[in-house]
This record gives sequence, C-alpha cells and structure tokens, in this order.
Amino acid sequence: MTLIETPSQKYSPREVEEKIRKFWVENNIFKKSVEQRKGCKPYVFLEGPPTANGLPHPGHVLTRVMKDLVLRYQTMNGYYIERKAGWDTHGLPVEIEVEKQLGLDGKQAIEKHGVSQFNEECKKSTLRYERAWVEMTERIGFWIDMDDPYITFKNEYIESVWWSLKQAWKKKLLYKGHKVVPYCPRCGTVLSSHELAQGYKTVKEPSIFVRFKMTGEDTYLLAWTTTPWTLISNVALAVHPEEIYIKILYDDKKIILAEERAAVLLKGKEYQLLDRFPGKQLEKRKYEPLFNYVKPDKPAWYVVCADFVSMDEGTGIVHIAPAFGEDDYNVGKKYDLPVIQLVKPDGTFPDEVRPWKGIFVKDADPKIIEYLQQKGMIEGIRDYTHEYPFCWRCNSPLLYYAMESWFIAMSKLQDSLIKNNNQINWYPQHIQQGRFGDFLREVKDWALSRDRYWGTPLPIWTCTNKKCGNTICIGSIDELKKLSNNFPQKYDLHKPFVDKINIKCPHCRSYMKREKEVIDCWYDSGSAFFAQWHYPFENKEKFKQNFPVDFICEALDQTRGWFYSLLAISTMLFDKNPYKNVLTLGLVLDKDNQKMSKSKQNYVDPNIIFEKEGADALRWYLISANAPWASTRFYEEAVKDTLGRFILTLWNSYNFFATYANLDHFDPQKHQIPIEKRQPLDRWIISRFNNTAFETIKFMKHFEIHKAARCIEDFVINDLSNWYLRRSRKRLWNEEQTTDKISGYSSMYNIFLELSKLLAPFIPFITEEIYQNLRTKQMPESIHLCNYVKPDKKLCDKKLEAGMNRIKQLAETGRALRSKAGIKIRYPLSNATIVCTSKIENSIKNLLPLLQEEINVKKITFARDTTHLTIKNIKPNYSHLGPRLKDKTKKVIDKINSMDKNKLYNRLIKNKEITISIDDEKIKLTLDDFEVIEEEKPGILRADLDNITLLLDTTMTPELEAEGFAREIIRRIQSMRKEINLDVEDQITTEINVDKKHEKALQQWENYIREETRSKTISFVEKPTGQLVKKWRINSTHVEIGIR
RNA sequence: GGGCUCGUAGCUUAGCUUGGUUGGAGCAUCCGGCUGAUAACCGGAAGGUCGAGAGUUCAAAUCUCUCCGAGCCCA
Repeated sequence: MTLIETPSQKYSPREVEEKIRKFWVENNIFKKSVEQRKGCKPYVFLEGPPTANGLPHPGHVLTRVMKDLVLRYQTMNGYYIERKAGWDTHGLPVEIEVEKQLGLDGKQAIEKHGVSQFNEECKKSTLRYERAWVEMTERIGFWIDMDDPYITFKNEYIESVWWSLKQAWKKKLLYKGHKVVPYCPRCGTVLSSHELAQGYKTVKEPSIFVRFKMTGEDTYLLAWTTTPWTLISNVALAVHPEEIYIKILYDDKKIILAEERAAVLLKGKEYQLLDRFPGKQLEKRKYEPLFNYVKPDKPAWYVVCADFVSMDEGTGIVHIAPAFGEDDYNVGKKYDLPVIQLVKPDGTFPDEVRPWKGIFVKDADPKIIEYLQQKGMIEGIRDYTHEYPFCWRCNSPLLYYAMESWFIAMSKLQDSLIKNNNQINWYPQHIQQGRFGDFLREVKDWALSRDRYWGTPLPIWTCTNKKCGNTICIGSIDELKKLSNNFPQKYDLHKPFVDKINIKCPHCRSYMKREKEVIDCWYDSGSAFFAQWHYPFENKEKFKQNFPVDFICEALDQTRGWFYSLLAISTMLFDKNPYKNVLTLGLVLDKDNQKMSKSKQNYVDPNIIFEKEGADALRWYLISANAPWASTRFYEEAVKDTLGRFILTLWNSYNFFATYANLDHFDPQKHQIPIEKRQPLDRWIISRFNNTAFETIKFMKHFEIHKAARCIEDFVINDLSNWYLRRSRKRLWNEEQTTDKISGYSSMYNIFLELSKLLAPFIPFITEEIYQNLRTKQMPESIHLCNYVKPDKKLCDKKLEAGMNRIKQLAETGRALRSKAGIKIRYPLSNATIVCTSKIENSIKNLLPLLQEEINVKKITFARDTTHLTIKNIKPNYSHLGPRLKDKTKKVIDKINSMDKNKLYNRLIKNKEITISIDDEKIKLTLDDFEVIEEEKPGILRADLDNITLLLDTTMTPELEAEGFAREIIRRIQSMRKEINLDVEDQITTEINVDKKHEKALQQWENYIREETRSKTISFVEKPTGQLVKKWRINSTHVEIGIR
C-alpha cells in the first residue's frame, strides 16, 4: 500500500475538473471553507448582481474568475468571507426582451396586453438563464452562495429600497423636475442611453443662419441652428462670456457674431468692423422674437452667457429652447427662463402654431425656412452632415424633449461624494481622480424615475383632492398597511398590484394616487449593500459589521454604473464610502481587439473551452495574460497555449515526481531528511520557492494579480521543471535508496504540496487533484481548507541563488560553445576552466557537479585571470564621457575608435592617463573613461559572462570518444525499450553487433551500459536476436542491437 | 466633439517611475542537439523605423508637445 499514487499519464482537464467538482459538492467543501473561518476577522465582499436574462459571455467569466481568486486567497489567509450571490432583475433590457417575445410593439401594446401579465413574463424572464449562469459559475469554480441570493424584485429588497428613498425624501433630496431626454414621438416613449446608442445615423440636413433684431437698435444677432422647428419655442440666445464678439457692417446690415467664427464664415468677403467686445457685454440684452405664438410667463428673449457655446461651428451665438436641449434646459434654469413647449407628445405642432399645426416638426423644417426667408431673416442656408439619433425600434427621428421626472439632488451632495471617493482604494489608481473623479466633479442630479412597468415602483403618493395636494413618500410595508384599508394578505409591491392598494391621505382622508413611474434599476443594484440584508427591517447588527464592504470587483463599464450608484446611495444615506477597495477589470475583447458581440459573430462560447482546455487553463490565461485592468483578448488558441505552456508543465512535473515516489514507496512521514543535510540543488529549489511565495504575496497585496501569476509560472517552468527536476533525474533513476534520492523526494514532496497551496486560489481544480494525492491523513480534507503558504525568510538563501544563476549561465554558455564547435553533448570533454574571483568561486564550487554533468566535462578547474589566454581591448564608456565632454563627445569617440585599442590599453595601464587633441584642445582620458574587453586566443573556446569566463578544452581523445560511443548505444537501447513499452523497472538482456574497434571501446563501459539500460547481460554477437532487433547508424558506424 | 486608457518582432509581452554603449523573454518558423517525466528541454539563426513627427539633451522605447490608430465612457 503506497501513499502517493501514480497519476494518469495524460492530463484530461475535463475529467479531472469534473471529479474535483463532484468531490467539492459531495463533501460540502465550499460551506466548510466559509464556516471554518467563522469568528475570524471578516473580509466583506459584495457581489455585483448580474442580470440572468441573457447567456453569460467571456466578460462575465473574467469577472467571476477574479472575484473567486481574491476571495479564495483571502479565505486561505484566514478571513471570514460570506459570499452571497445576487441577481439584478429589473429594467428596460428585460422589458424589451419580453416585448419581443410577446410580439408587443411599444407601451400602448403593453397596456393592452395587461401590465400584470407583462410583469409576470418579465419576472420569469429574469431568471430564464439562471441555470446557464449557475452552471458557468460552478464550472469556472467561482464559489458563491447561490442557494440564498439577494434578488432585486423581492418584496423585502424593494422595501429596503423604499426605506432609502424615504431617507432621501426626509432630507429633501427627492424632487420632481424636468429632464431633457431623447424621445420617440411615434412610440411615445423615452429612450435609455443604451437604446440611443444603437440608433445613430449620419444625416444631411439644412442648417440656417438666422438674424434676430436687437430691441431698440438696428443691429442683428446672428444665430445658427440645425433644427429650425425649435425656433418656434425659442426663449433666449446664448453667447460665450469670454470669447470676443464683433459688430460688423456686412451687406448693409449691422450684424453681431463671434470674431473667431467671422474669420471662418466671412473668409474672403468684405465687411467693415464697427465694434469688438467680450460676449459678457451682451448679457441680458433684449431682442425681438421671431415667433410669439404663446405669451411666456417669465421674462424671455434676451442674451444669456454659457460656457458650452462652441467656437468650432456656427456663429458663436446659440439659439436656446429649454424644452428641447439639455444644455438649453440647464442654462434656462440658471437664468430662470420660461419653458416654451410648442410640440405635442406625438411630435406635431399644436393648434397655437397656426401655420403648421398638426404637421410633424421635422417635416415642417423646410416650411419654416421658407417662411423666415420671406420675412428676410435668413442670412444663409448650408447643408450640414452630422450624427442624429433615430428610434431603434421604429426608425423615426428622435426629438430631445423636456419630460417631467423625479430626481435625487446629487449635486447637493457633491462635496461628500468627492470626500468619500477619496477614502476608496481604486485599482487601477487613475480611475479615482480620472474617469470617476471627473464624473463626480460634474455630478448631475440623478433622474430616478422611468415611465415603464417592470421595476421598483416609486413610493410617492399624491392626494387626489386638488385642494389638499398632499404628497407623501412611503418607506416601509408597515406604513403602507397603516394607510390602506385593503392591504392584501399576499402582496406584491410591483405594478399593477401596488396601485390597487387604497391609500387614504393622512391630512384629508381622500384617496391618494401613486406617481405612476418605476425607478431606475441602477438604484436597485446600488442599494445592494444594505438591501441584500433587508436592512433596516432585519439584520441591523449584520449590516453594521458588513459596512463598508472590503472588496468589490467589476468591469470598467461599471464605473459610472454600479460603482457610482453604490457611492451615491451610500453617501446619501450614511455619508460614507460603501466599499474600501474596488478592482476595476478591463474588458474582454476578441482576437482583433474588437468588443465581443453577437452581431459581429466574434463571441467565443466559454463552454467550448471548458470542454477542451478546462477551467484552470482558462482561469490561468485570464489571470496571467494581462493586468486585471487592461483589456484582454480572448480566443481559444490563447487558452490552448496556456494549457500547454503552464498547466501541462505543472502536471507533468508533478506526474514525474509522483511516478517515481510511488515506485520507490516514498513515505513523506517516514522519510524526512533535514534540509541542511540535503544537497545544494534541493536547498536551492526550496529557497526559490520561498522567494516566489514572498513575491506572490507582495503582488497580491496591490492586486497585481498578473505579476503574481507570472512569477509563479516562471518558477514552475524555469526553476522547477526545466532545472531542478531535470537535474534530479539521474538520482531518481538510481535503483538504490540513497540519502540523496530521499532528499530529493522530500524536497519535491514539500514543494509540490506548498506550490499547490500557492496556486490553489488561481487554479483550484488541478491543485486540489495534486493535493489529494499528496496529503496525509492529518492534513485538511481539501486544499481549500488549508492556510495559505507562509514563506520562511530563513529558507531563502540569496547567495545560493546567485551561485545557481551563475551555474545555469555557465551551463548555457558551455552548451553554446560545444554547439559552436560541433561536439555533441554525449561526448565528454576532458576539462574546462572557470576564471573568476575567489568570492565567485566560493559561491559556485559546491554546485560544480551540476555543471559538470550538464556540459559533460571530466574536470573543472578555477583560475584567477586570463591574461595568458587573452588579448585586452578597450572601448569608450559613454556614460562617463558624455556628461563631461558634452558636444565634443562624438568627436572624441571617433578619435578613439581610429586608434589601436590594445596599444591604448597598455598605455593607459602604464601611464594612468592619455591625452588626445580635438580641434586644438587637449583632452585627458583615464581608464575610467573606458570599458575593458577581452578577446580569446585561438585554439580555446571561450565565453564571457558577468565577471566569469568559461574556457573549454575541446581536444578529443580515444577514451573520451569511447565513453561517448557508449552513451550513443545507451540512448538507442533506451529508445528501443520505450518502443516495446517496457516498464521503467523491467530488466532486459541485450545483444550487440558492431565492428571490433568499437566493441573493444564498449567493453570498457559495459557496466555503465548495463546499469543505465537495466540489462542483466550484454553480449557481443554476430547476429543479435530478441523481442526487438534494430539496425542503427551512429556517425559512420553500423550497429545492430537486439533486446528481450 | 470631450475625457480616460493603450500602442514595443507575425502573435503575447518585459523594460518607461529614476534617459546611458548592442531593447529582453515566450509562442510560431528554420537549422542543430538532448531525452525512460513532458504537448517538453537545450544551442543557434531569422525576425524591431519601440505607432508617426517634432522638441529637450552630449545621449530618448523611456521626458515634453502634436498627430495617427484602437478600446471604453460621456456628448
């Protein structure tokens, strides 16, 4: 009965991961990993809720991998982390999906269908793909509690949201106002920004230059517009306060426009300059309106100042219609301008606009232009090409339209928002003051209401008694119950049920009616930090412990989405930052750096990769490819690469160790050899491992996850697999149980065990598989119940590592030299000389056997200098000469380069300095101004590294050749053993036929060949026989070998 | 149109904070070698206007400016 089992030769990601997944489920490992840390210091995580009404795509995979990595890491570090899942369920995308599915077209159709059924469909739809999400989440190994998630459509959740809105109400932050929004007059609906983005088209439209006569003066203000229909509702003209405006005499008329614009518009035309002044001087100046179909209720038709007035197009004078533009609306608010709204919701002019009543405004444009032309108010017409939004649904041109809406006055909280943002650790840092900070510095009031159906209803009721007009905000179900006489037993806070509850006005006892809107679903998810606990109705204590949260992590597109809505709500409610650390992930793009989308067909199904390359390879690729905040390209080829390069190297390394450990019945509990008694190679890999662990931890601290991953990868591939294990092969192949071999097993055992832990948060499946084979009964039942690696400074030996680096470099150069000389590594060389200081000699002398074997030389000796073997040369040292000589540097260098360098060197050694003349100036140079280089003498192969020189004697003798030939034979026999699938420990008998000269040479090495090939006997015969007989040609010699 | 981020070999990237002689790796390609763990490994070759231009400097992948391209967010 052996402790360590022989793993399967080939690694099948799908099978192993499936097995581990089952193991976790059957043994409740996830739950245990959370519960075993109960009472420990909490690390609070908040899940950004995804919407499960679409299939998960690679971007979601990335988010889940990163979250999982951090949470597993912190769990192993001893923190208690609750991981509540969440689902975002409300919102327009859900509604649109359902509209499509039911074949409904617009709001009227929904009302006709019935809001109750419609919302029922929405509810079903939100969790339509829950199965796919849960599967993906499990498959990628993201541990999160999906049995008890928070769901934004639940009554409890809505109640918490209502509570928070009531707080806003109490603080007088919730108010009703106007917002200019893109509006489709045909569908009668407002479009969200993401719908808007789908419908931009390039159009060519007439734009007009219109004159406005100034009151009491024979002067005209020249304005420019691309939407003549808005002129009907004009109330002001805007100029830039600081820009220069000019009054000119042009075409017999006095006209005012911006100087900069005049230079462009009137280029090459003649005009007379009358006056010149900053725009500020025009402020409040009155002008005569073009139209006056209604009498404004406030002063109108004067000049206002606004920073948004651009000098890039137009005249520098902008016509203002607050009802039809956001900038217009804002400036209108500032100057208390009236809002003239002379367009009906269906997009046509009302009766007041007599000439064009009932005509769709866009169609009226040419008629309005014609009218103004007749009145002589138009200075010019120009075609203007620009992007204009159209309704994605019905293709009608959209109108910007001032709509009534409920707002949260975030602008009043600006200082607090900025203050709280400064408390947050942003990764990457630049977002804090960059994208996010900029956004906060221009924060606008939050337009909260949506005139839609599937969402958290706005909890504001107004008294139907016009005389009373009382408005209340309800902050709990209890309040609602108290005010109603028909509150049902089983209730649903959604539309239309909430509106069937009769509410009596606390003032006048009349019935109250709820504002018909629902709220922006960003408010829902932004409430998650308290609403997930149904705070303050339940879990008050729990909320206190979990606020602010330690860590959130989402993609970059959430900056102004969830990251903002959390901060906004938290600032409003508690004046505190809701999260301490936020990791912002880059987006996942396709192979050509394009955003993944269904329409582009560049969307990789993660399931294909799970199936072929597995979750670990996918995780490792996403983790190590790039910084978390940089965008990452996603394509199967890349993951395949990762599998081959890293995952399989790890597996094969482990597999190699486990196979031999099994063969030798290695028992980690019985066979421990103290570290100081192990050979330097072992102490070296232990040192490297501990340093790697230190590095990993250092990088993880600042979410430099890619660097952490890369440093482990480097350790596994270069240190562990390509050097340590390669250099350990010989001792494991030995049939005796030597101390050295046991040292090797002990070291490997510990390394693989600890390496698995180091890697467990990154690639949880394969590490569990390795751990399960290596663990003893005393160890936790899963690697994910272990503590994270605690590296030990005492085991780090910088000197040993430096020495090993030198040995590796020497091995590299040695091999390169042999290759240059055309001598195969199988053929030993008699000696090599290493020229270095005694300090360096000390650092590498006990590692010399490794080098000797690696470059196959019989003897390595040390020497202090190479003078008898080399010629010394020098070359100029730029960094010395440059600062001193400045612009003469080049001339001096040219001069030096034209001299004999060896002579120059000897002169410098003798005289300490030399003098050269440049342009009659004498310049002194010392040895410091040069670098010394050495060149090899012919006959000896030589290579230089930092402070070390390697000299290789390439003389071949018959003895060396005989040994090389023996190794040629061994190699052939080994490959024949492999060919007939012999087990490693199987014994064979060998028969060889070769010419007499080589037979004699081989006989000297017979024992060696026997041992290496596990041959009981070797006989030299005329006609070799056996299970496999093969003819070989080695160099020019024919050999026939038979084995059985 | 504005803001932010990015641009280094066919591909993936290090180096940029703090300027210094010849810009390092890996994958892929070619040649050669090693091998009873490996889908591996080792040596070599080939592959770079460091996105472009200008500036600062004796000296720029690195610092500054402008432009071009990509992505995201906002309009």
